[in-house]
Amino acid sequence: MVRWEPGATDRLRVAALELYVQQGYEQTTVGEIAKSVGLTERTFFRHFADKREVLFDGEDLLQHAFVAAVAAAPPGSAPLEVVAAALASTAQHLEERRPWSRKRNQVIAANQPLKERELLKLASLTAAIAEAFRQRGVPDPAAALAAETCVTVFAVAFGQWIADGETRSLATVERDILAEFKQLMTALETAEP
Amino acid sequence: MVRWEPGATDRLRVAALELYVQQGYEQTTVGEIAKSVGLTERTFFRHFADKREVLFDGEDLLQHAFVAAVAAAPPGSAPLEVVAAALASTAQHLEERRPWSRKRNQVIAANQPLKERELLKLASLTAAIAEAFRQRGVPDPAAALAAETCVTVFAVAFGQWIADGETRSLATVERDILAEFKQLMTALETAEP
DNA sequence: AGGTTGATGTCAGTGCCTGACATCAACCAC
DNA sequence: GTGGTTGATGTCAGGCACTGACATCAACCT
Repeated sequence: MVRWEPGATDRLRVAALELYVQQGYEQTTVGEIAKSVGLTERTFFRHFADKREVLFDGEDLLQHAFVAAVAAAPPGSAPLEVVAAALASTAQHLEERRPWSRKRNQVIAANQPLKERELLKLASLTAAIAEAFRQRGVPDPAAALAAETCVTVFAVAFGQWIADGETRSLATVERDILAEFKQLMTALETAEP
Repeated sequence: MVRWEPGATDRLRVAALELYVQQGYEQTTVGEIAKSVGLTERTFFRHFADKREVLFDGEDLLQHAFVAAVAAAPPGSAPLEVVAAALASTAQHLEERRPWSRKRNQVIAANQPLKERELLKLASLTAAIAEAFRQRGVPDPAAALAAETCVTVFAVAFGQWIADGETRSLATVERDILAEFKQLMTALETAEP
């Protein structure tokens, strides 16, 4: 006989997103989320540090993938080549979850506290990638700038990837954004009007 | 006869930073800040949206300066030239406040909720600059990338500017970081070991 | 059989933040 | 000047996020 239903963490994740979508983040109380899956508010806080973290605690997987990709690039590669390779190899982690990403992103975009948490996660990602570059022997500030470039391209591309009507793969959008970025950093004149 | 001491907002700002420095952000209650300048907790929340905002509500000045600088650049300038000009013209807003910036930054760096708010402010700055580029006729995603570049250089340079032992001006550090960024985006090989 | 583990429940409490209403000096209109 | 208005502040009640301390009890181990 099971004393508790298994997978409490996952059930809380699913229920939270659903309630945030249906009735809004602010209007949803933690007790409500917990009760909807047969748990108490106190137990929610044993699974997640706070009310926001329930939407973000899977991000370390993506972070590990980026760090591993940067570490795995062939020695002697230019930082920008490493960035391109890391973007290409991590895109698959999200490719199959576009509908879920859209749903989640809509909730985050509508609530300032959630935006703040997302930005913190991106900053953490940037810091981890910068450290991976330093491990490759790239000195600061180049390591920091390479990491910022990587996350900027990822974030801009991700925003386009989940836009209405966008059908290209994340990897493709990332490639195009990175190309445009390179061009921007070398162009001396704007396109004539 | 004055019913209230004037400058309540400023007094709260000063008292808050002082208390955050002396006894830590978490250990300081809003009631404590307010009481230390002869006001009540309720009044604090009439001047600032929340406990964090008291450290950040001056940032719109910087944002306006960046937007104005982008708008004021000569027509036909390459986006990167505009970025360089905006960085140069806004640096003066901080040049004279390095000790204060160091003090404030130490508090922010030590507390996750404050880091989150700072990142949100930087994201807001990025969005405003991107909009200013669009007003110049720069299309997306170039406008977004130019804005990200501007804020990235500013943030990296600012971090170096307040580092221990750093004596160069903010404008100088920004120029150097931007130059390194350009080089990174065009270099094909890492420097030989 | 008995002890341990670990996820959960219960309860009390703190601090952030808000809405509603009261106060009262300064200011303005006539 | 009398009287009404304004606006910054105080007071009070309350909701919700989050935490520490302690209890519970099936599963598991010895």
